[in-house]
Amino acid sequence: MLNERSLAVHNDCEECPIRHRAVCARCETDELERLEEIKYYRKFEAGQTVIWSGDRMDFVGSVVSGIATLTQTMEDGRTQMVGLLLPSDFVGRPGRATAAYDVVATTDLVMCCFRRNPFEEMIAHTPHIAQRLLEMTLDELDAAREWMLVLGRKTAREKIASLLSIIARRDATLNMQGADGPRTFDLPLTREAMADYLGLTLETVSRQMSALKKDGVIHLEGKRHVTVPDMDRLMEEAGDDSDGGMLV
Amino acid sequence: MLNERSLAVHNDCEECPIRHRAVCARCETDELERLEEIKYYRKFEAGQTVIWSGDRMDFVGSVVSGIATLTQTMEDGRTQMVGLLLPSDFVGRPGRATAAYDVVATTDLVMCCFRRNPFEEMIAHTPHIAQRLLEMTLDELDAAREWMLVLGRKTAREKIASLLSIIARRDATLNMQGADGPRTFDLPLTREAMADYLGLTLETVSRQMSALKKDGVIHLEGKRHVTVPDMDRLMEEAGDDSDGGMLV
DNA sequence: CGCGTAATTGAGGGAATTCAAATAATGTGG
DNA sequence: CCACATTATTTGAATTCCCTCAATTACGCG
Repeated sequence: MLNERSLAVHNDCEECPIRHRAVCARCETDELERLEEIKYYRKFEAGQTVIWSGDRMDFVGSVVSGIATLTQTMEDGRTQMVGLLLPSDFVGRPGRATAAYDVVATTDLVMCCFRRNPFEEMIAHTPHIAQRLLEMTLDELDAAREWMLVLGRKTAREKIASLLSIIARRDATLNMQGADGPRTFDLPLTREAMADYLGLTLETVSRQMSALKKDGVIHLEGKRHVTVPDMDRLMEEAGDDSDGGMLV
Repeated sequence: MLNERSLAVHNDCEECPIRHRAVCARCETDELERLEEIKYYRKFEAGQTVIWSGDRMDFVGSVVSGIATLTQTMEDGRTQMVGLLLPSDFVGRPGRATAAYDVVATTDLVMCCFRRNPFEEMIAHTPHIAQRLLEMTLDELDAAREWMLVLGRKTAREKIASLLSIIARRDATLNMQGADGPRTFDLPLTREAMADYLGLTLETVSRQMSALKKDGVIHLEGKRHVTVPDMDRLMEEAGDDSDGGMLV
């Protein structure tokens, strides 16, 4: 296993792949310089736990690359994913010393972390950071509320279609695919993680994936590689407006 | 029906009942004075719609008194409540001109509204407001995530118990009842609204209310007046830790 | 190639829904 | 103040969708 110090793939914020989407997006050069003083990189392997709910948390940070999940667990083991953390997403809450959720790396993960106390100092004195963090938090709140509709009111088939369409759309944004035509992507989640996201069992997820495949809504190569021949069709299956029902 | 102008029950922020909990909580006197220039009160009767999803929204604001709901609706009519707005809660999103959800007054409602553009100006130049709004948004995000666990993983009985315990706890905060001993409160929601909150049908809500009553977890006088003889018992029924599992 | 993990598929059961009807609460006009 | 209409709630019966338990198949890796 590699030493953590050697894992800082880049140190210069200006060249950071999430420079313009993360919490630092609005920062000027001098503000970035101050951030660089309190930042450090951490790398996790797929499956590793970043932090356990209830543990002391002395940092906040951004996902630089890879995917992590935010989950809540009941005493009897029932698990609900409450967030999917993608590159540029923010982890942790200023003003809170304890993690409220389990954070687990789903793929290999690189995080840009800031020591919590100095970061809170910076928030108080750097409006650019506070404003960006507010904007990101409002976006997350919208996403959470969108997900409440999925969890509370959609059928298993619609839930799967909803998840697939979210992943497909995000992937299109990242890889700048055209708006129409078939889309192809790799599922970053196991069937079990999908189930935890959707409030289903992994068996139901598997069955509905098979059903969507049988009905030609998706094609599967292997278990994880998905092709969506017709995004509108998938959106219909998700129970969404064909116009996307986008908030922004 | 009364004229809206006559409904401003109070104009002075210093005497406002939500002065220390709303978005203006951290404001100094001079900041309040500027807020007073762009604020106006609006009153709604129980059942009235404050704004429809998709409509243009030229204001943001705080609930001063009464209760409102935030709901999302699918084309076929399935409805999911995504927020319950209590006194001091914030409505609207800075930077967004269109309402993302339906907002409906559940009881008679008084709102303190700010014209959106001047308010956005103020956010940019008044850190006290931006910081408070960030804090409130983070709290709402936590509440939404807590609710995702309820929606995704809890049984109907647990869902009802969860809702009752939330309302009971909030009521205790407002009315400063002791932490232990029986608690009494009025349900501010119809069975249908409860169902929309919990992702259930109103029949299931009714059945589970009856079951909790039969089992002595709650007592009912009329349909809306609830007594909880033992809060710990209710929390157990909700599937929560008896220590409350509180985040803050 | 064999082992462990991930995923699929099947059968049966159960929790919540749907459809339907009865009852209680609330409001309205005479 | 009461008969009536309307809405809210409860309760029942049948159905359905998803879960649980169980067995099998595919995949990835030493």
